[in-house]
Amino acid sequence: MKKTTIYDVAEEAEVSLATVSRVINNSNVVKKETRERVLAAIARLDFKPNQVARGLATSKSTTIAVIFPQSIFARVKDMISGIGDTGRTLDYNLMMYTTDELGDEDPVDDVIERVVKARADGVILFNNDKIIQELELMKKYNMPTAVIGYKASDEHLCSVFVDAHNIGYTLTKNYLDKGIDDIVFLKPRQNLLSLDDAISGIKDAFKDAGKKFDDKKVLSVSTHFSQNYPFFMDYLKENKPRVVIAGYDKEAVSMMYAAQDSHLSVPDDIEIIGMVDTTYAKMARPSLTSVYLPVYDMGAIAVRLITKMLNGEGIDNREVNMQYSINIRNTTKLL
Amino acid sequence: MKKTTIYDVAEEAEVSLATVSRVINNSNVVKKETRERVLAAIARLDFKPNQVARGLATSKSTTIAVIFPQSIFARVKDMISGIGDTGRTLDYNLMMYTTDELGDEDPVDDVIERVVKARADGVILFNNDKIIQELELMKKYNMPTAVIGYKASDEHLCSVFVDAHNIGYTLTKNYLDKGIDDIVFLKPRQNLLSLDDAISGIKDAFKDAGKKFDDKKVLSVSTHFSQNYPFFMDYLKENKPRVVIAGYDKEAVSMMYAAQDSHLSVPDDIEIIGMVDTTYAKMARPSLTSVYLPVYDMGAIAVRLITKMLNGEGIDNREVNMQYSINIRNTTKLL
DNA sequence: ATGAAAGCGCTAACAG
DNA sequence: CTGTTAGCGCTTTCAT
Repeated sequence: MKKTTIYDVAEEAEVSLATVSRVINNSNVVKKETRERVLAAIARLDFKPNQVARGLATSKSTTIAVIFPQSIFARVKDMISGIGDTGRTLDYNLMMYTTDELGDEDPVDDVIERVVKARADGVILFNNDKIIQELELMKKYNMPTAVIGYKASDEHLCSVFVDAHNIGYTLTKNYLDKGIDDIVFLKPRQNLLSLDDAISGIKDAFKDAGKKFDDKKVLSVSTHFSQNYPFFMDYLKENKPRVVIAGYDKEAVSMMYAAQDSHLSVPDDIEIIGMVDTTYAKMARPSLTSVYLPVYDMGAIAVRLITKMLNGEGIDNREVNMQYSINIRNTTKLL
Repeated sequence: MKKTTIYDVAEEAEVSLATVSRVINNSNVVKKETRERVLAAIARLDFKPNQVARGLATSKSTTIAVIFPQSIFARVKDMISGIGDTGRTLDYNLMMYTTDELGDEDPVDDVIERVVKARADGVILFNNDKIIQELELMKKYNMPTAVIGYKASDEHLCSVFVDAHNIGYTLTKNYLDKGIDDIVFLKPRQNLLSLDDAISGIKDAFKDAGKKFDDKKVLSVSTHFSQNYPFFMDYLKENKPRVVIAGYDKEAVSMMYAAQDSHLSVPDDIEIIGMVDTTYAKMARPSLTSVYLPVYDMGAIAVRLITKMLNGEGIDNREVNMQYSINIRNTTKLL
């Protein structure tokens, strides 16, 4: 029950294997009649060219490795769609590697070793707390790389991201202009945007207003609802921030429920803003104001950038800054 | 800047390439001293065996293809973790293929063609409305397959699923026993369990109680909150079901909000039960009673099943029935 | 215990 | 326009 090979097709079509190869690679030097004979043979034998062999011969695997922290995964559904659709369109295979919460050996080194062995043509990485280390490794193996959510570039590196500094600055300035400076930031561990940039944006807004943003107003939080809710309940006993900006919708919603259960009115006593604009934001009650990120497009563009690097196409912009927007719903009133 | 190959290592270690091959494949015939010399050379040259070449030589790609409908994706975060972790542990690469919402040619044929060309050793499929067709194709190419969420098996096919009939039956009987028979079922298009089985379970419970479950009580629904909510608001104008069982948490939550906004008390006027037990269930207010599925384990087991088939290991159970449980929260009171 | 050599299925010069 | 031939990097007999 052997797979049919290019030789079988050659024999069946009474041509040499080189001709079959030309046909399946759409070479335009093959005589129409010959091509048709070959095509017929291919159909008859249900021949599927072996990509592994092709990969060996061409030193290309037409494969892109996508490496993501599992914790980031839930929020990137649409991004995976963007990556998947674009990969399919451009005829690339996608290998999937998850990192996070492993425990054993160093996941990053281990995963990248696998990627190198698999001879992926390129790799897509997501912003995470080890991104710098990861980028260095990719550089060492000079593997064409696209990062999502972290601004960086060099000869083999492109990125697609959203200007988190600008988000932080804009939101903060809005409230400062209205005389509100009691702002708290919730910082989950991983995200699709650089939360440190968002924080520096907040700080800069304060600075421009002649004030100072206290680092204590940055709360590092888990992404587990069951852990956050009690933590926030506790927090709200001592603190009554007027505005909460969360790095991710889920924490925003937890905070909102905690606020309500602490007899704070949303948005009258406390305004809450999430980020990424997932279904959590839409389904919350009241619905959550959130910063929308074009995740599908970010995924699609990441793939496109990789393939451009692989094909040696010119890339005018190696650091693609995507537009975000703010979807105002019912947890804010002064935005 | 060529990648170092097995030849380079052989030269560096002053042995033949066959010996190097033996070392990297842990053959135990190599003399200890030689092995060490080779290992040193490998380290010195930072040699990473080319899996593509190895794949050609062995006719194995050590790759498993995972094919999922994008719409199912959001709810399987933990399942992907299970698949990813287990794949890594067993040293398999995972290729990712998304289907759904494409529009162009037939996605299933197209994707499976890619999988065959990529010479994946096996494939993981998810229950979806084209699963039968997909399984037939995999069988045609006699590609070892594991399905998640759909019960089936044959020589090259294993499955891991949850007994949806039992879920439907159990939930329904509970209410019928308490004299409640005004039950509605919300049926989203795709799911990790066979919703038709769940429905037949409901019907059987009615039958056993000497009653009949009206097909009109099955509502086919979208998974988009923005579409469901108004639909449910409308529905509740004419209908006041006492119990709503939803095939997925998101729709359950939509229905719950619609009920509240229709001045129905949850759970006093209407009880609502979701399935899969995602974060949506935990974050809803009131929190949603939901049927928990062991998704991480289902993913892990699917990978394990595939590798067992690939290694010719005996498989005692080719249709793995996973335990579900019902997490009772605040949208039910008679459960 | 190690080496030589054939072959996995395909691509890519090079001839003709 | 088509065929011949030499690899791609590795595994795997078969000798030694």
